[in-house]
Amino acid sequence: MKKNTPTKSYGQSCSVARALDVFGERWTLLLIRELLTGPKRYTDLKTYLAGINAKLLSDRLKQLEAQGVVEKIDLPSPANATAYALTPAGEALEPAIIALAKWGLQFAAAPARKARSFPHWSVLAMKAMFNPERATNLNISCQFLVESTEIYAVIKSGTFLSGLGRIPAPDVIVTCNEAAFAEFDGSVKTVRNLLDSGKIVIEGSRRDFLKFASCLVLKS
Amino acid sequence: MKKNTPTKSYGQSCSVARALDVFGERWTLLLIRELLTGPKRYTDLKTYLAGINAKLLSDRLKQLEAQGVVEKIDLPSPANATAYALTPAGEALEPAIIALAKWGLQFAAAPARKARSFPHWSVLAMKAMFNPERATNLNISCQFLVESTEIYAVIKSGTFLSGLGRIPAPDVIVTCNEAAFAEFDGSVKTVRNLLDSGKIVIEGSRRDFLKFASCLVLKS
DNA sequence: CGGCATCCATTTTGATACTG
DNA sequence: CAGTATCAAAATGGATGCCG
Repeated sequence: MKKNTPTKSYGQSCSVARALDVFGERWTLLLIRELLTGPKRYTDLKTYLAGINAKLLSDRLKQLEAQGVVEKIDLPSPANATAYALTPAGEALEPAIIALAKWGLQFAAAPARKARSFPHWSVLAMKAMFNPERATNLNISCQFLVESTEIYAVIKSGTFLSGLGRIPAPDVIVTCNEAAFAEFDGSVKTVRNLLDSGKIVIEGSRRDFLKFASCLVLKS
Repeated sequence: MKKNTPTKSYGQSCSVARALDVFGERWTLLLIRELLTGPKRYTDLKTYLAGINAKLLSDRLKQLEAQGVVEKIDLPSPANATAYALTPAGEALEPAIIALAKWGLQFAAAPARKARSFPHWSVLAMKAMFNPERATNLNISCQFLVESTEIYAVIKSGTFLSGLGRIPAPDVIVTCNEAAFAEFDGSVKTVRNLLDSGKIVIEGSRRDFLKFASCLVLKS
């Protein structure tokens, strides 16, 4: 007989401790981070979690399913596969994960050179960097095409929306490879360099794109 | 020769992963939670973390010190002991921990009956529950006296401030024992019950206290 | 390929005792 | 009070193999 991963609890009534009872184990929050950009299949998760053990991924998914944070869904027509998605309780973790990302951007050590990177992570990163104060009365939509990853980002009078996929009629279309995209941050200097060196190419107003970028700052 | 806890890294450039590289291990975030209500001594931390291994506590403190999140300080005159405090980088984790607390309040399973509880945790809990929209044009200060724990909370036109200790001339003084205080939440019904049953006693306007409580809601 | 189980080495934790 | 030391129990990581 097997133990059902009895999820070692902190046994504290504090809401932080109870939250960590659910997703405080290694890999769990990163798994949720992945699902915040949309449902993903087992193998994709294994890829993006970069080195997680297959068994561990299975275990975590089952745990999160049992706790009502993740659910198994059937992908529609073309894929016709099963995938994992967040439940509303899982989606509700976005603010917390963005808060962690903000801290990481400001205070964590710079990523190691050999650190892995995937373009879709910037969906969250941009949300973490967005500064509403810089975006009052600003409306710009961007479509990023980073090798095979499509990312959109929309600034609409102080709010920010981003995700994977395409939007119709974006103001700016940004094309680049993963390496160049990884360098992209809100700094005007960086963006000018990327543009001038041709590492990223835009279709649309350069001025608009710079305005867009200026709303993304490390310090909130 | 000993290994210096090489802090197994996720090796991802994602800011969430880098943040978790710093405090993603078991107990670490709870340790930071403790320090968010002010510097604490080793033994107090051991008490409040309710069951943490002494060695583990030592290890975590050293790690966090090495990472610039925690620092050892000398407590002034009466205590004359050493204690641990957060650095600015550590303090900057408050929004993230409050975000986790908000999730825990809304979605985590109710605490087990045998779960441990300490009154000072409510400093964070109240911050997590505070709803600015309910507090426009409201100014109330409360002093809670819960056995040997003193907690203050101040609502000042949409902002919320709370911590351990006393404030001068509070509008309401609330006295109760730990058990009663643990039942306290923003629900008007609960508060009325606690008041009517005499489990908590207030000095000052009951109306004010109810207004104060009504700003604390589980759902943000 | 997607998903899970098994075996085994390495780490992390936990329980308990012990010291200045 | 403020930790260290020791040893046992889990959790994790990696390799491998199975099955639809």
